[in-house]
Amino acid sequence: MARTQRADLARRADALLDAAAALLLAEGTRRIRIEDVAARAGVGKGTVYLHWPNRDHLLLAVGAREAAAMLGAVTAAIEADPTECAPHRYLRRHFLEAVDRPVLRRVFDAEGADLDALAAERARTGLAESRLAADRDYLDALAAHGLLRAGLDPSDAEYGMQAVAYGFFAAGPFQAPARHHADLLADVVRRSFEPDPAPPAARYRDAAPRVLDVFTRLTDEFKRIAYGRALD
Amino acid sequence: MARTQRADLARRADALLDAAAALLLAEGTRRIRIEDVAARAGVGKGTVYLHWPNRDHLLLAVGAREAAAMLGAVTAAIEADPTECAPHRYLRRHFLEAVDRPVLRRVFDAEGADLDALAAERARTGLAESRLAADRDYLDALAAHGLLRAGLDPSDAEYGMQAVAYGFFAAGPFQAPARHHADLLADVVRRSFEPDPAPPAARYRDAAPRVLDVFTRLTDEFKRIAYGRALD
DNA sequence: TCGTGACCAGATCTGTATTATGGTCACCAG
DNA sequence: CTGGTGACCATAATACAGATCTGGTCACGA
Repeated sequence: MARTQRADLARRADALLDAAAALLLAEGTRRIRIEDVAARAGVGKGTVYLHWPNRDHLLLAVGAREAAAMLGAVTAAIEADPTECAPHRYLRRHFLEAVDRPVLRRVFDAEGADLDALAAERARTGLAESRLAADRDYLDALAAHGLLRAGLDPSDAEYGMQAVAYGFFAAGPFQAPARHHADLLADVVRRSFEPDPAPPAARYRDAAPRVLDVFTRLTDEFKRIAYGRALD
Repeated sequence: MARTQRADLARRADALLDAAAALLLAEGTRRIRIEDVAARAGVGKGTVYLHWPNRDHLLLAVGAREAAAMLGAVTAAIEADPTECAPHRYLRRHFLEAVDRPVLRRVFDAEGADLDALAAERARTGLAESRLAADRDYLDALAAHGLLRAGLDPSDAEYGMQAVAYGFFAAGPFQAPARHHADLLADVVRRSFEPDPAPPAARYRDAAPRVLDVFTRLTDEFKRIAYGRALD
């Protein structure tokens, strides 16, 4: 084979991740065999290990790619409309994006149940830390531009938004359509953590670049985990 | 033995529940043996079955008694000060009461992990339904007295408060003292679900009797499960 | 140079022997 | 006669050995 291009590697990584995701949804997390993933992607088993160091990383990569796509959607929305970086808009979109990504649910569910090992994995915890750091940066950026409720301690905002978002996410779509719950979540977040007379759009425009920077970096980190050696 | 009094039965039930709770905290849920519980309470094994029909009910009873105590504390607080029935005050206290009741945590944790059977148990689901119904009644009572934010759909209030409370509960005390998180929870609830100029105290006084009725009934139901045949 | 699949060690599964425990009830103390 | 008990039994949990499967490696070939 001629000198392999980076694009080829990325394409093959995608094929493998597609295969893994399909199997993930069809069978449980547990039942996925590396050999099947490789076969479904039309390559040999050894090839999988050219991309990711082991099975857990592959599974993590499936989730990471999905998460990156989700973050990408959020980022794009902010680029298109800076007011989208307000917590209530951001979390609303985040919620909706998460809801119709069944693969994500599976991977995260699996973490607790099947793969205690994965939870402890360095790559996994690193990612979690990055996500936390990004959240903090995001809130700092907002605070710097007066986009958080006056008198609200930033670490309280962080904890509170985390807890609220988690609660809505865990409660899940229950009878009512997801959009409705997303709106409810947005309402709670706006009332609890944002300034009462909504800030002028200009302030969101000012804050957007830094926010975009934060999310772009985070997205890149997820992509790095997702595509493994294909991005080295 | 002379004709057994109801108070004696209740005392013995308490002794057994104490023993079970102690073992629950010492060992896991799994390791609890009926025989040990009986021995620790100084009675024979068969006696346990005079109180509860089986092992799962006994474990459920441990949690139910704790929950009843927690609800009792909440109820007492409302009796002492009717404004305590405002959602943010109620949930704040509920949160604090729940936090320093390690037994409750254990029992509820165990439900998912160890005892799938228990989750399906009739007594268990019945209790869950009662709790839900009580929540609904509680919110209805508040709505009837204009103690919910105008324009807020009651079922949205229910879902939202549930999600928010769950989020804070699941997030758990993290570094900061529990009281601080409880205050944060209260703040979120108040801003999201209650009228903006706080209603006059008189309205809480009006609503309190019905609220107390709801919680008292629920407490009784928990007690019935907790003490089993001792209350027949 | 890159990809492969036969190969191996260790994880996982299966079937079985053994032990432990929930739940019952004949019996007994008061 | 009533209420409590603990020996007893069926069945569930556990332990273990052997068989099977699968993650991960690497010598080899395209």
